[in-house]
Amino acid sequence: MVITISGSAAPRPRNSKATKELLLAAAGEEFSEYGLAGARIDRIAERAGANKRLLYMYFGDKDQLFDAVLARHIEALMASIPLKDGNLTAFAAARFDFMLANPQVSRLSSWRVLERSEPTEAERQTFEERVASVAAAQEAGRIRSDIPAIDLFSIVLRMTDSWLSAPAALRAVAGDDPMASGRLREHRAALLAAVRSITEPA
Amino acid sequence: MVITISGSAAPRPRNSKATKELLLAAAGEEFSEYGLAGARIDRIAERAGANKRLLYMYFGDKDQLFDAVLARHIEALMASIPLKDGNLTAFAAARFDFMLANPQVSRLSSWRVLERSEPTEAERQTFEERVASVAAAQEAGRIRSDIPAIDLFSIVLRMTDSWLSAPAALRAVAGDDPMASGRLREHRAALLAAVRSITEPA
DNA sequence: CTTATGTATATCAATAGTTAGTTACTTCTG
DNA sequence: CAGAAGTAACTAACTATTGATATACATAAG
Repeated sequence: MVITISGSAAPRPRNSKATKELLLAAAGEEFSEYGLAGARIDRIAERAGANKRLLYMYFGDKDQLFDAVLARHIEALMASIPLKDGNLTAFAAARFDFMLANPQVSRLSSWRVLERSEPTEAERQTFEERVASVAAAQEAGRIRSDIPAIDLFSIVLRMTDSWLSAPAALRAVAGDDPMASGRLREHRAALLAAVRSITEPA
Repeated sequence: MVITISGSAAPRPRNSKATKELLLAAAGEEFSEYGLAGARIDRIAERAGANKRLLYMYFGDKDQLFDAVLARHIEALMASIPLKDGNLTAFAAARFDFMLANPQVSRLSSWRVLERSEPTEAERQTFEERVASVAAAQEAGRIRSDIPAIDLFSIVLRMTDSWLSAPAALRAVAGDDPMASGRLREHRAALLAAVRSITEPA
């Protein structure tokens, strides 16, 4: 028979790796919902079903935890959306699909821009490569060259989450469910058509 | 001779309208920088050079103050950027210029999407009118009609702040000063060219 | 027994919101 | 027009809570 001291639940099995993972995942949810300033350490621990203390053991403090979450998700984002031969249409499609499948990441990126603007060198380099890839495609005549590569890229980047992070008031105009699969299919097609129009050579 | 009680400054002249205005402006700065969760009531009062208590007198609480700030700025944004005859290029130009001249508004809108998604009816209606304006232009053959009006609008909307709210890492790729007037002129031209490409009839 | 992993609980500063006034302006009354 | 009475604008100091972080202890595993 198991005797439990009043009020205390069964302690979590000892597995630092798994616990760390749970905390990171819980932090991802919390930060994605509330941002850095709005997130609550207690809620993160609760979500993870772990003790607050462990969070400090593994990640240092709130800011570092936020950075850890960002690092993980931004890396995943960058890695899973390649830009090949300056093909911005394929890039936009991949990015749209990724954002749709990982709504947390979209919000995390937004929080990041607002609350933590300092970029990492790795990030800067990834962007640099992508812009270079666009520029190369321009020189090869695969895409139009009368718009600077960096502008082309930044515009397309932003276009890809035009629907997913549109103001609620605009989404409401679309009708009952702005995230219904029909609506999404339609927007995706529109997005890709738009990117094609922007990129195709004159 | 003026005798001042130790430590206490001269009291603010009695002018509720002016004080309210100062508080609202201070709140605009604070919320734009830190968002709803990150903003500090004490800092707002300090920025305004007014007493905290007045803030509660005039605006209720933090949330209501945030709403007041949003209402003012979002209204100004909507009012100063008309969409005439579905001319999305002119719309994009006006919006870009406005955002550039009012950097607070851009950030406030972003915070709003993240921290306070419930739209007002007025906002929804403004968007509805604009989408209708685009749809009308499509029927009249002034802009392409193979992309739904709402998608066209949401995409263009997003494009207009592609540079102004791009991730810092991407801006860094542009070189020393991403907000230098030359860079901005160049991006503005790129933006308008892109909008033209998206909207012109096939 | 020692260390890593875990829990419960304390600490202490920061913060939103209040209480209890004070002082300037307005208006009413004689 | 004096001056009392009322009211609106304002201030300082307080409080209760929350929230990030620290301390103290417990126990499983090696």
